[in-house]
Amino acid sequence: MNAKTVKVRFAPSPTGELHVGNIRTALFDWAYARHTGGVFLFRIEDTDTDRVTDEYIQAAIETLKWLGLDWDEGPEVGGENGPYLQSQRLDIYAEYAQKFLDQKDAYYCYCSPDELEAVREAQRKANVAPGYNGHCRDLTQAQIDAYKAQGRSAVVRMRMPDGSTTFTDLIRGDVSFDHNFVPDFVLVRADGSPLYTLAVAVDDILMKVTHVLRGEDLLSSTPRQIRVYQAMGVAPKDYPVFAHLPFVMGTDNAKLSKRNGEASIAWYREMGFLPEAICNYLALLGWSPGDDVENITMKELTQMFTVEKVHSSPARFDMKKLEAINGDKIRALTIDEFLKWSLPFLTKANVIQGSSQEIELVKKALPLIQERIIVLSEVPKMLKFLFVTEFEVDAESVSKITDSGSKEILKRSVKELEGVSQWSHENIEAALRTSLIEELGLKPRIAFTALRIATTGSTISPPLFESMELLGKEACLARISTALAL
RNA sequence: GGCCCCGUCGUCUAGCGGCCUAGGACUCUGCCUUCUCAAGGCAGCUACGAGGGUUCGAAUCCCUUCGGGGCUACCA
Repeated sequence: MNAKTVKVRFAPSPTGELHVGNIRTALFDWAYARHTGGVFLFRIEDTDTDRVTDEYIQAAIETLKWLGLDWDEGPEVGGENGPYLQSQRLDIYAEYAQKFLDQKDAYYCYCSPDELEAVREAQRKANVAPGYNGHCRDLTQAQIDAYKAQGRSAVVRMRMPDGSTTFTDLIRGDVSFDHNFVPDFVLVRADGSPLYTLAVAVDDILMKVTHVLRGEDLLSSTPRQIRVYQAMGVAPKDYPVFAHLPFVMGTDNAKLSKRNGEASIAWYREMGFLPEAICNYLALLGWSPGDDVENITMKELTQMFTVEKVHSSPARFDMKKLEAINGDKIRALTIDEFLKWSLPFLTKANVIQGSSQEIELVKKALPLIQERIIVLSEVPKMLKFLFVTEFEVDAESVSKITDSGSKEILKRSVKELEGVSQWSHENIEAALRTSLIEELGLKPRIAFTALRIATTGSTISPPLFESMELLGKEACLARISTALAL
């Protein structure tokens, strides 16, 4: 290895929202750059103008920011190798295409899509490797004139020489492709726009990328990319190093989709997964720090991440494990952090409007629920009882407190609670235990369930006495009275 | 079909020839704790795809086979 600094790029083609697989790739790219003290470059591959939209590009930028995967070169931050949107680099690609044409490394191909399809069809039937048959490789000027006279348009095709391409993949070792199975490929469309194969290769070289860590679906396109480097006149020692990451698959079998584990990262954000939890979980898909370590911070990830420890086999996405990690991360939050994350969910659910008194109360209540939730979207549901002005008992719980036994418990509670002067959860609990458990001889479970329903409206709530304390004496007594009237 | 990649519990993984009667985590089951729900603790279930080699010894090396996936576009 030489001493040049590592530069890793994440170069998505935003034809949709970034999904879990993309993010995992971005995470590894970022972690590797940070681990080596190198540069993390973010580039948008928007050469497929039919499918890429501005909204998706913007969403990709936002997603990376939200996850905390900061980049050193790319959209918004700029850099000396920009622009970083391929759609703004069209003249560069055109220049190289012309150079390849001049060097006879590339040639114009006048075959129509229908003709190409017919060739492929024939190849399939004949059971030979499908691919371009080299029809226009060595056209005479007369043939070219004839095609032009027919009004045919042409694409630019790269000439693939005989032989083979072998490269060393950091994850898979030496990989070799015989050129018999790598047909001449298109660099420029008939409309003059560049294709991925041209643009990536040119940009990786021009932007001085040293390491290409990307999905394994691109593994078989690597020989084509290397062919472009050659045509560019780049010395082999200056080629980027490749590492093809294994897939992240859905729960069932194949590709990740809406059906098996939500694919879009926006969904996780809405559900209340923490960026750090997502990154931690994703880091464990196809990589492991070893030593039975699993729960790590972003910082630890950058310290421990190496490509050598990345797997070559694909991993299945498991929502349950993500949830478990998210729960751990939530529990590890300080109350102020937890508050910061929770507030948007509470206001969005209209549980609070955002006044300082409300926030004060939320802050006191948060410790009660911190170990009871796995995603932030549960926060409103769990704290709602503290803020409702029109108190109501859950429909399915009403029948549990209308029997005479429950009425008895509630009546006695009212009497005892009225006598509690210092409204603290310790005093509330002491008063209630003495009267209901010791004197009436009730089982705690029975007695407190009735009270829980009467004060919080549900059979499930944060710890009872703490909840009552936060609710306040007046509200508690009022609610119990309401419940008694049911 | 062809080319390429991949194969340890249900899932993510540890393992790089002896420490493996295969370890951890998630899930699941049971128990403990307990004012509900959680959290926590303890215990249990379950894996080296198969077949051949190499070796004193293989999850680890080699071969074959089976299985999964990717590519085979004027997508990326």
